[in-house]
Amino acid sequence: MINITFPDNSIKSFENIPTGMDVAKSISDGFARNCVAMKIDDRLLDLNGQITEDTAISFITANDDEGLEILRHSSAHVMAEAVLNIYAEAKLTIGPVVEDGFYYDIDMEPISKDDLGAIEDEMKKIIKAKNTFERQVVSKQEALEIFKDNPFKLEIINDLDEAQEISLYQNGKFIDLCRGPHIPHTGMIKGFKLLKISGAYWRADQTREQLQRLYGISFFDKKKLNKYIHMIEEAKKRDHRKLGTKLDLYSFHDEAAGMPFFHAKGIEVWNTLLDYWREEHKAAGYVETKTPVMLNRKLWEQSGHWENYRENMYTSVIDDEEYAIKPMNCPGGMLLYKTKAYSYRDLPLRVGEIGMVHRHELSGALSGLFRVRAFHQDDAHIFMTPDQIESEVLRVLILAKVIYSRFGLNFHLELSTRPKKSIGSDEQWENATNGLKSALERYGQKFFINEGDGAFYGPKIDIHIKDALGRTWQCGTVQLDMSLPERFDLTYKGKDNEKHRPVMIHRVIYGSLERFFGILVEHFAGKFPLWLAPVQAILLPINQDLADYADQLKSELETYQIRCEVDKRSETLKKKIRDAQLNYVPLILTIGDKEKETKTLSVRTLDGEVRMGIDMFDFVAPVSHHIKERTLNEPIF
RNA sequence: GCCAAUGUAGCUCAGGUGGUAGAGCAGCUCACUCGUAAUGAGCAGGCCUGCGGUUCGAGUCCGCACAUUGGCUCCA
Repeated sequence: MINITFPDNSIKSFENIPTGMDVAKSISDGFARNCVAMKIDDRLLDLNGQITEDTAISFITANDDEGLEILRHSSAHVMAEAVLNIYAEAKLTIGPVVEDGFYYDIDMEPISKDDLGAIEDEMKKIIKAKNTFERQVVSKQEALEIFKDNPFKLEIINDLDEAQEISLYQNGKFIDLCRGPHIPHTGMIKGFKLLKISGAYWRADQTREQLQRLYGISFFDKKKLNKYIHMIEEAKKRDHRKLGTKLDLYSFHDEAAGMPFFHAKGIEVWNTLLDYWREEHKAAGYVETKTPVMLNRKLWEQSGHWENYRENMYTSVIDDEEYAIKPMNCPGGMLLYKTKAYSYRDLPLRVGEIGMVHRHELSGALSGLFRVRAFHQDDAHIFMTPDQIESEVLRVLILAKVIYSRFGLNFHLELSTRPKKSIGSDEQWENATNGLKSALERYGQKFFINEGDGAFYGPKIDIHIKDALGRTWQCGTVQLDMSLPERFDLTYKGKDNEKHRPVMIHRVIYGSLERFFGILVEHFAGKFPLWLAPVQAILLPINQDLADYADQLKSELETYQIRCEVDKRSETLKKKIRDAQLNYVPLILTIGDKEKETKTLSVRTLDGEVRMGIDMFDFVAPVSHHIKERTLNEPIF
């Protein structure tokens, strides 16, 4: 008799030793069909595994993230089998699940994207066969014998911990070394696609064998796959590098790799972002400062950057003195702090800086506005007493929430704790980490903890925003720093008339303005909300005689701080409208004789709606309101 | 930085096997003066990324450099 306890604490007894599948079926056949694996003692196991003693059990279903991972891992096996069916000489290495799908690194002749179709067809056959995945435990000797023709697998087996059980998985005729677990049978892979091929090295070591890495993705149902494919295509269309060129926002030049050039229209958006930032920060009690871009080596030695960050820094020699262009704003901020003597009454002190920093990122890592070498951080350093950590961090989280919401961006939070290599005492770390944690708890949104992922100088909270396509981006971060106040000997006078060391946090919300800009372009697909649009209204005179009148209107609208343009080309109205629509100008004003005579406006919005006979006041009032209130998608008229 | 692919007009792209460049859009000119997503005709626009090499001859072949793009942590 075996007693099984379910997550709801109900207990079911089985006469004979059941498999996980038996237990799942005892709930219902429908449930069992949806089950992928089971969890016992926090270990994921195959459903066809037997349960030989009384235990608590939970099931992983197709609806769980873990279930999807298992499916994708199994998909990697199916892909590997398909490759072997076609390329008999190929040798498998490893095939893990990654954030967006799975891959398998295979030692084989290079293939091209055109070859993926044949592999997909082969995979379909395997999936249709609904082959079950069978686990088998073998001795090291047996394993070495089975994989004697595959040097990679032999290396893996020999590297395994002696105590570790060696398991094989077989589906159909295909056997692979694998820890598992796997889905019950290949038929559960309802939607899959092979995405790309790239080169990779065995053990990520350039001196080792060059392998072919085949990427794929799979889902429990076809609809999700289609949705995913649609998302990828949509992301391609929204690529901020293409839109930046099309909308005349920014450009990149060989003469300054990784250092974007912003055009007039791009700067309109840029400045609007900054105006908004300044407004919110001022309201939140920040002051703004500015420190130099290039500073003497001595400062970088004092801050520790010379020692820890030098390979990423641009340096120069001037009058026999060594200088570095700042990769971070903090050391300059430290000098600012030291220009005054502070009392505990001055704290917390919230000091902002839109600082331009340069970091020599690897050439291969550069990508549009997302990964650059020169960028602006919306930095701020907050100096406080140790007992202010919680409330200050909370204030930053609330500020972040306010700002991201303005763009329609949701986010999630991650707390990273003390890494192995770190400075500071246990007590300092505990106080700091608890401060961040209780701020997060008071903030009230659930958060993830990445143990040991903090910086060597302190714990941090990362803020990951989610864009319109559901992609996440780490933008904001709140980092507590125990190093710099020490290195720069920052102090404040306490109530006790003694010197104390302030606690400092670095924080950014946009992160990199360049990157945030790029994210917004893709988030809005180039269609900025009215308040952000580089050109908010375009005037289209129907014929040349009306051009002067259009200019006059433009001047008038500009007095209301509405960004306008006039399209004076001798083109048809249709053509001008088309171009304005393609440039995503939110307000398109056609100017004909009727409008001139009646002193009204005809407004076309991007949805194609046209409203005629609007008085200037009835246009300016709502438009100004939406610009001022920075509304997102609300209809203007 | 490493691997691979790519680099032709402002933009998007054509240019088998080597014989000194082509389209569409944008621009300019002219005509048209138009009522809600492309009016027509013409003109102009290129050290084919750069530097070397092979060749009688290189956008095309080779090497190097630069840049762009995609990969390069995820463990059996």
